[in-house]
Amino acid sequence: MLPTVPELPEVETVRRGLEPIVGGAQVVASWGHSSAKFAQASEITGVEFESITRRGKYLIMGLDDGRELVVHLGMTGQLTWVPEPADPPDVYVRAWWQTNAGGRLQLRDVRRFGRIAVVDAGDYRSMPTLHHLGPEPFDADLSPEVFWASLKSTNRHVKTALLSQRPIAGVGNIYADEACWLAQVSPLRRRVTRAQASALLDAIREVLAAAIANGGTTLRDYRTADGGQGENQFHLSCYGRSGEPCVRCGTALTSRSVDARTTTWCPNCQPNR
DNA sequence: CCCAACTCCTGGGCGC
DNA sequence: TGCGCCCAGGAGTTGG
Repeated sequence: MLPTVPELPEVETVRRGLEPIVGGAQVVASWGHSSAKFAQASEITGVEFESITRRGKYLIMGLDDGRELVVHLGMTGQLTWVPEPADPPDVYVRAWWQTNAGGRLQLRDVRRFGRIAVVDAGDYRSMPTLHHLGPEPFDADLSPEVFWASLKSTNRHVKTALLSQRPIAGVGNIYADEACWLAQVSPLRRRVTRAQASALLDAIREVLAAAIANGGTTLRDYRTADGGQGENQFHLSCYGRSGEPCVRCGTALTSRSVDARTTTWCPNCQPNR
């Protein structure tokens, strides 16, 4: 079983779960793991959480002092609301914020690929990917033309372009494979037609919306804000199914590493043209 | 500017 | 059975 890296649907599910709980909660104590990725967690004791929003895979908690707490879950990050710390302590907790609301916000992250930052609101210069993040998938201004123009501006494999977060925000390895499959576009294309770009945009929106509706994909690590599991792992058509028959045409799905990312696709209905 | 290579981490899977 | 190797992955960093 593979770890599930949280992508937009998983992060959005966490955001929705936390929104009714954290708003208005005041941080009475805080702690961050000594690594630079987490140390800033302890800088916000005394402030109040005002809001929780999301950009791509980043969670952004608005604070009442003009700053923001930005959290990226990395590969194995779990941001949950817990009534009290575990006893004995959970050694994989990398940051926590105790509140006056009868609980604490806690970041658990076994592999420490996640990170947090405390920044002046909107100042994301310390996080280059967020600073240069592409449009939200459901942004009405993101037209097929805009998306196509963005894909045309690079010579990378289309899948790699999607993972860069520049043409569109929030797509990771699972949903990139799912969207390419649904749109019948080869992940290996370096140039896509306008029709392919349009189909890909539609497919990204469809697979992300379905995954949000299913509470995200839990293969191993990902958890919702209350520690529960998602259901979208039962609705994947392509990711993780190498060797299984394509549910559209019956051809065995194939996989290989594309720019160091495991990639699965149907060689018949996603031809490289 | 673009892009590729490297880095960070550790549990789990696998080969021997 | 047990040891040890090595992979997976997003995004930051570095260097060409």
